[in-house]
Amino acid sequence: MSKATRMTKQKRVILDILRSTQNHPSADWVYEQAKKIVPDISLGTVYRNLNVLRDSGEIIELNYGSTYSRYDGRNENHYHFYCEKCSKLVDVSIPVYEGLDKMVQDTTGFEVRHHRMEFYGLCNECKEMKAKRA
Amino acid sequence: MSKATRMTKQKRVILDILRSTQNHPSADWVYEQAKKIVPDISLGTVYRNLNVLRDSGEIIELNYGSTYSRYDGRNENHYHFYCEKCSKLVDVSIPVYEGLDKMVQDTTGFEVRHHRMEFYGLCNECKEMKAKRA
DNA sequence: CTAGGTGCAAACCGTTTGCAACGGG
DNA sequence: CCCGTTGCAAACGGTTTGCACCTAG
Repeated sequence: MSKATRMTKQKRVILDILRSTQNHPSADWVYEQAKKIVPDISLGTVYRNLNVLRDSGEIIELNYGSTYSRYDGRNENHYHFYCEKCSKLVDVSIPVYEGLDKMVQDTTGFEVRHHRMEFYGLCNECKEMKAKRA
Repeated sequence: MSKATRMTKQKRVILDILRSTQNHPSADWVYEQAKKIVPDISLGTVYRNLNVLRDSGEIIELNYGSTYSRYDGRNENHYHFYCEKCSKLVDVSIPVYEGLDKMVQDTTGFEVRHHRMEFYGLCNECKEMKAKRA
């Protein structure tokens, strides 16, 4: 049924890059890194593979708070913090409330599969800069 | 300090449209509605006003789960459900956990101002269609 | 072998913006 | 009046896609 999928060196490299960074990089950043290993890789290929990996659940696409998507190599659910000043995006290590899905499912009748939560504000660096300026 | 702002009839109409719908429309939908009242309004003006209203906190921009933004005329925090099949976006009426902001603030040290939560899955219509198909 | 993947570059499309005219306060 | 706002249309920028070639299995 589902289409066969090949492990090309491009896809391998892209996945490795995402798995080995704590950041939540843009497609373009991944492209720049990937070029160091596969010099003639194209940006289109990076996008295609990011979509394939996202569809197969191996990575998460984070597409809020900005005009472009960021990607996260972890695929277990977790929450994020987005700095409204410098656009930094970091993982938040509070437990994921799995029970929320069930609660919303019971409230709405919808089939709830997962949820996302993002916190917004100022990271430490931007908080300090603001304090200094005052 | 902050720039003076004028209440033009375009802005008035856009805000009225958003306040009087339960949907979470795209800029284009707002534009189509606004044209019925101000026939020569331009799409650029709709975008400009949506940004102004968002910046002043009168509406919320919802920019996840799709390639384009949706807008919400309510400005008190609340959660959303996004149907992964038909892209419908609806309000979820479970209480907002204000305490989470403080918890994350204490955990991370960041200045947490607000958070967002979205649930993903299938709405009733798409759930039934899936059941029928099986 | 062969069908899925790739590089390239053009197309796409939601959103932004430069500019001259307009109009709210 | 003055300057923020508008209509128009072109530009922008991140992402997608058509095509001919390539390569993993």
